[in-house]
Amino acid sequence: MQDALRRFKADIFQALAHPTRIAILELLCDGELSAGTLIDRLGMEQANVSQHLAVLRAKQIVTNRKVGNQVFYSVRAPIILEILERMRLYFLGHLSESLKMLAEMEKPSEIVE
Amino acid sequence: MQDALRRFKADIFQALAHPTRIAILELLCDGELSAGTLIDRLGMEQANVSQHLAVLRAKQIVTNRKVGNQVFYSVRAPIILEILERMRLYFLGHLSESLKMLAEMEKPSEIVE
DNA sequence: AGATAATATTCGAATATGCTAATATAGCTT
DNA sequence: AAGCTATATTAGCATATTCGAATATTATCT
Repeated sequence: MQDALRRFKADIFQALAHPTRIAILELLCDGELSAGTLIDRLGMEQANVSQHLAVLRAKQIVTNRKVGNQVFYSVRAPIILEILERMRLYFLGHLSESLKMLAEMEKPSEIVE
Repeated sequence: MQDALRRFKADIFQALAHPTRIAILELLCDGELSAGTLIDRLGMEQANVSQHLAVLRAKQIVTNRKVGNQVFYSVRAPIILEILERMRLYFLGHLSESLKMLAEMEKPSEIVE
């Protein structure tokens, strides 16, 4: 049981463990948006965004509301946004080390503006 | 840059996205423990635990201190524990849905054709 | 030095994840 | 009904993760 709980937590973390999905949640933090709007703002493939939305849906992190042709998404539990906020604080708190990590991550393709 | 930040966050979430690594962090929440103690408490393969510790180390989520033969691990930033605590609250807040999810996860192997 | 204990790393196979391209579905509109 | 728009799903491939077994490393002890 203890372990099932940890699997549950791990599953939610897994759902958060992708830059695109984090971007989606950040875009949704001020309220619901349609899938189309998300696709526009993200500037990514329709199918790709839809798949990421499917992941967030499967873990019940977002809910969706169908209005005619469109589907509007929103964050189901504000506590998820709090977790993201904590992560932002974590980044700030460990800024220098984090920047080093980022620098490492950037290395391959040196295109930064 | 915005995206690099999201990759950083995603990376940390990824590091948290495994039941064993969550168990390790929970064990460490009251202070440092040696690798050996962790292995005992977890009751898992030595190599496996060591690999998970390596993941947490790589993301700088834990630090280690060598004392003679042994290596003592501790959580580097308490905010990580806060994030875990938030996740616990998330679970409690969505108990009924979460239990359904757990039930699904428990179902050993559904017949697939 | 050789033996033992604690921990880390490497290798290879199984499984999971992420992406693009293609296709399917559902609701409008004419 | 045919066609368009918005969104979802599937298929196939490439990459990443996870695990156990085997091996390496480092410190201690005899």
